[in-house]
Amino acid sequence: MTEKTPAAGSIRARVRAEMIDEIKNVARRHVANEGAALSLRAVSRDMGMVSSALYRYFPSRDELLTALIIDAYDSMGEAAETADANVSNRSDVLARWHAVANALRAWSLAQPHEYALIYGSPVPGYAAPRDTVGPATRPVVVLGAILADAYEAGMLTEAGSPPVRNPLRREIAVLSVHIGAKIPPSIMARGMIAWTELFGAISFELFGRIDNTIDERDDWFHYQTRAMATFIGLR
Amino acid sequence: MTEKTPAAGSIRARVRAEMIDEIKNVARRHVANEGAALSLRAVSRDMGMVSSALYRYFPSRDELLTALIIDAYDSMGEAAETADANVSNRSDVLARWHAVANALRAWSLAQPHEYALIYGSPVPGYAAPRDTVGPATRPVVVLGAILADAYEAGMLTEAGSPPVRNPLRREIAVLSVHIGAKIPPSIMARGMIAWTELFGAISFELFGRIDNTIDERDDWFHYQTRAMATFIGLR
DNA sequence: CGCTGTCAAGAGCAGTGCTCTCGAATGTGT
DNA sequence: ACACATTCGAGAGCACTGCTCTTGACAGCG
Repeated sequence: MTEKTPAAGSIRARVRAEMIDEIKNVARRHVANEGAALSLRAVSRDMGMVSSALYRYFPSRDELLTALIIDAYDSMGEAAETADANVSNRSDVLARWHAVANALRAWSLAQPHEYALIYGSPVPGYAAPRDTVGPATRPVVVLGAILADAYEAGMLTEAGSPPVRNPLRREIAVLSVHIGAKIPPSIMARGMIAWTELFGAISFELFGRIDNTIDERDDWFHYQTRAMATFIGLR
Repeated sequence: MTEKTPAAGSIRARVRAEMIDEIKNVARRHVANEGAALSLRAVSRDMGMVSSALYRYFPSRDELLTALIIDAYDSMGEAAETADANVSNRSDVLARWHAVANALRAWSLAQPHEYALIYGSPVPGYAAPRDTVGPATRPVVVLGAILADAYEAGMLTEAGSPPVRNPLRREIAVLSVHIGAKIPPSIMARGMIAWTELFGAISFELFGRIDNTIDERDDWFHYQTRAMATFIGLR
């Protein structure tokens, strides 16, 4: 059995891991500049290698792209988590919501192409594999925790929200459990709508949908997140 | 001056227009199947032509893509307009809102790749030219009209909405004028948020963001649009 | 020390967008 | 009706892409 990954602790494994990191870094730089049209040959040129050598580390261009996507998910998730954790008054769920929302937007504005990679239209001929579902949920988990804390503090009531009927209700309940938020479906649904609006707003801003229309982007974003906070019932 | 467009009414102009239509149709079919990775050569093969001949009609692949994008905008805008027009009771703004929202989603589900073309991440190395701004606003105009009718009927009040402060307020006011909706900025802002959530929801569904999570997609979409209708104040 | 696994390099294939040139067909003006 | 100008399709060719396969060299391990 040739062409296998070397043993875990071996020296070869270490230099191989470093090589993979290096490739990802160069590729990330290319994505940051050119977008999803990532060229393996260009990456290999930047590394002083020949293109075929890259295939020792990534079986295909899509695999390399997938690695970048996973990293992007993780990076964004971490940004959301630290933003939430940095709010010292944990019971101030409104501040936490705004902190996370602003962090998600800031992350996206800082690396627009990586955002497009994970929240834009799927790359043609490329289907996001299963490996990406884990990291992808991290921002959602953060928002779910805020929602759960608010609910536990008695801040959110089901009153006013239309009831969620089965079988949709059951699916939303499963989702709540999955992200570890103990909240009733109608409240979870409100959170999901806010989540949808949030990423809709970021996408609109990043993909040029409000160009030549809204210049006061910080204000507009803050207005939206404030409105959605009210929609959820945070205060 | 060679290589010019022939005179308006001439026979050549007609066959040329037909040719352009034919090319666009074939290209549209390819986009529907393969997505934004449109290949000029594949299109030309399908037409029994040689690839260089296509350049007689479109100066570049991007120009062909732009033509498709404009058509997609128009098609979607028309879908929204007819859906709105088909609601006979014009004062039933809630029904009109749902009709338009459902029409926009249905259009998007029917031609997902074309949706991705216009509402997904911008194609790498391709910037949407100015020609696309006109058709792009048609769905927004429809929603604006519904909003304006609701406001005129006294259904919407500014109460409850946080005030929009300048200079953002001014930008939103300009936008209202631009789409022909005579409504105060805070109400316009609510409509824009609903618009953002609406396209966020469609993007999430189309781009696989709710795969393996929500199967009851019709119900979920309807729940969202109902919630956003309440958010706006439609009833 | 020698074997074996790992690696980079190179050539090559099929595909891409795009340019340029060259005849042929075709409409227009005299 | 004829000749000119214009428009067109075809073909070759350039630079680029992802990817495969072979070859030869290096280096870690037993």
